[in-house]
Amino acid sequence: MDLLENLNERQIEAVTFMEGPLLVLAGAGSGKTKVLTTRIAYLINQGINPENILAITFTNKAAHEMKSRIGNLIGYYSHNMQISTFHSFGLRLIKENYEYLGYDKNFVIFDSDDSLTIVKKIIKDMNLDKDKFNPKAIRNKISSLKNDLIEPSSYKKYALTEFDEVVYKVYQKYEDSLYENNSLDFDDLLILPIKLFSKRKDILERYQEKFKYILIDEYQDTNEAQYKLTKMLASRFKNICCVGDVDQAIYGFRGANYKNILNFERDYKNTKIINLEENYRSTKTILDAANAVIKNNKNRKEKNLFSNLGIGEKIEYYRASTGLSEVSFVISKIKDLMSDGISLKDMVILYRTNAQSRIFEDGLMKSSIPYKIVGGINFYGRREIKDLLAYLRLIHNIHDNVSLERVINVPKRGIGEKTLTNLINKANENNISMYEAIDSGKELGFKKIIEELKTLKDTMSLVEYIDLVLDKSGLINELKNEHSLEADIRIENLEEFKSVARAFEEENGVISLEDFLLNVSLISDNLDVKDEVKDSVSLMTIHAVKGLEFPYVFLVGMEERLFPHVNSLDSEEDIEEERRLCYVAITRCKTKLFITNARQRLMYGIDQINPASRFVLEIDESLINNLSQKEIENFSRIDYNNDISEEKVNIEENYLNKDLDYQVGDFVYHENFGAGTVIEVIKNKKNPKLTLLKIAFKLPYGIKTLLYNHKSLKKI
DNA sequence: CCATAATTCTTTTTT
DNA sequence: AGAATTATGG
Repeated sequence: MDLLENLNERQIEAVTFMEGPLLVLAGAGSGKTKVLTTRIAYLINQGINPENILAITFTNKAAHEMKSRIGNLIGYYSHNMQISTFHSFGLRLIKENYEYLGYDKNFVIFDSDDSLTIVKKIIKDMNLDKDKFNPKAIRNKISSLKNDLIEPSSYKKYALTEFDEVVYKVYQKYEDSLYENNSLDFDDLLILPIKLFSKRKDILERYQEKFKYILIDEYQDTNEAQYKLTKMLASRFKNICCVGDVDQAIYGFRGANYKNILNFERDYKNTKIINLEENYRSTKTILDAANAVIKNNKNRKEKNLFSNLGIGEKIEYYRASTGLSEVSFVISKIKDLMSDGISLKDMVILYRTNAQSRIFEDGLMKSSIPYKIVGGINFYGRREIKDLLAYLRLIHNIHDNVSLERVINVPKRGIGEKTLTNLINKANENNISMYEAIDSGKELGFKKIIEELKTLKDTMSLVEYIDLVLDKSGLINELKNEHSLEADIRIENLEEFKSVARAFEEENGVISLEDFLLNVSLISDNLDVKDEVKDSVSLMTIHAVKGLEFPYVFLVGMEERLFPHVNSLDSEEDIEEERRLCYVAITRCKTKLFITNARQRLMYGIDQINPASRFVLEIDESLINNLSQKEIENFSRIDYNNDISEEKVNIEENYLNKDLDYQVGDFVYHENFGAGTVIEVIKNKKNPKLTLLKIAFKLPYGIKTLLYNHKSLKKI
């Protein structure tokens, strides 16, 4: 079979360029994955040993996809090839060299929750005010310092403010604590290989020799650590192929720097650059919409992405009155599509924040439409799963104080704060772990359970062992005795966890607890085998949908403050990242795009009124079929930067006012001030005719308070 | 020590 | 609104 059969000229060029640095600037839907996979297949066909190939992606899903597509291309899959995410690649390097890094071989990986637990503890131990020194903020700061490869000792010099000083101290203690627990956090998976390579040139050279051909996907989303790591590995042979699209850079918040892609030419001399500009995914209408949005970014290179797939259908836009009616609209459209014979797996609901998924879940459940949530509330973040994992981790690594503290009293064994403090003190005094410090009292019973489980560890299969742990620990009995719906769900989740373990075993043959624990922490996208088969609508955040495509896309919650999100509103740079996110969302769509939002929505338990997202207004009207009232153009005259923070509305007030002409959220037109939105109705109890309206107009007018029946004011 | 009540966050986005 | 953390009383 000819590998190059279905490729265009540019793609062929990218696939067959063998030696030297290669940068592929691949617009959305331009066959990026196809190029990467075909290139790997081509390299192998050219006689390159699969062992010498390293391909790095950002998600496990992308890595899986790549593996199976290469398998299809060359008829087999070679396990000698290294195709993985940055983090699992880092983990592999650490596993192969842990002794040089000073870790015990039973090290474990802490997820972000565990990191937060440690930070909280440190802050408490230091007697700091946690309102002033927010643990989450400090953890995030530590993480970004780590990703920028700044160690505590070097940060000390820059820590000028009181806050930074605290960050420095907590950072130092945090690193010590990880080390004491014989554990690594996510960031360590990238940093430790870099440290290893800087210290041991001989080891670096060995890996450079091994990975002669390197391919990096989504290069625009690499952070400093990832950038440095690839640069180290590639610096010898310079056979590095990076694929990316600056317009799709959406991970700035975790330290990604899309300039890495722009600096590629500077880093590698004689870089070959190939532009892929033909989009094979979306209709012209969809692509035009995406281009119309992204062209508003100032910080960007003009690009000429085109599609030959025809105009296609118009985008349907609906501005619902409430969040619930937005859901109803989407569900009715899904039903329409179903009756047209479209299958559910071809539809996706995309939102900006995870919190938005719930009302859609409720609605879909009530309508008996099968759905699956991709990513979302982390499966491994659930209490019962974390408890089980903590047992397993403690059994595996008795130095893991974090896990011990989590489960020593789960289920209740009458071990409280006092016992724990004693244990901590004893452990500190004797320089041993808390587990080792146990020598009396009720906690001895706990130690016995763990000891017994330890001896049985290698005598049975993983799934059997998990059952044993659930039984001996008392976790499962506690839930069974509860006889509540909630407990039943938890038991179900534990069963689900067992099937994940089973899938692991089936994929890798007999797997040790060690390997299972290390890998399980890196898999946040659920590898649901069952859901693949069932025909269901997908629900996910826009970040999670990156790299995927769907014929029918519902882009929901398109409101100012939700998308673009409030937290990005006061920085132009952040707005541009939001806009790129919107670009990613639109370009996922192949056939038909639905855009919706709600005039009034429950957020944090209170009703809020949000204008339509600026991104909707940036799309040319001719591409849109507006199913709500014709209100877009009116809205477009409102300046978003108006301070309309008083927009919170009491719903009861709305009911009181329903006999009036005006309600909060109504659109008005004023002879002098132009279009505006009512943000408050101030009713005069004695004289209804003196009702005042607080209205947000476009700048420079801003917020004005006017008489509702003023002759220059019209409701539209 | 624990169950319950009261209170205080939470919502960006992910490996 | 709902989850998570903290205070209270037994």
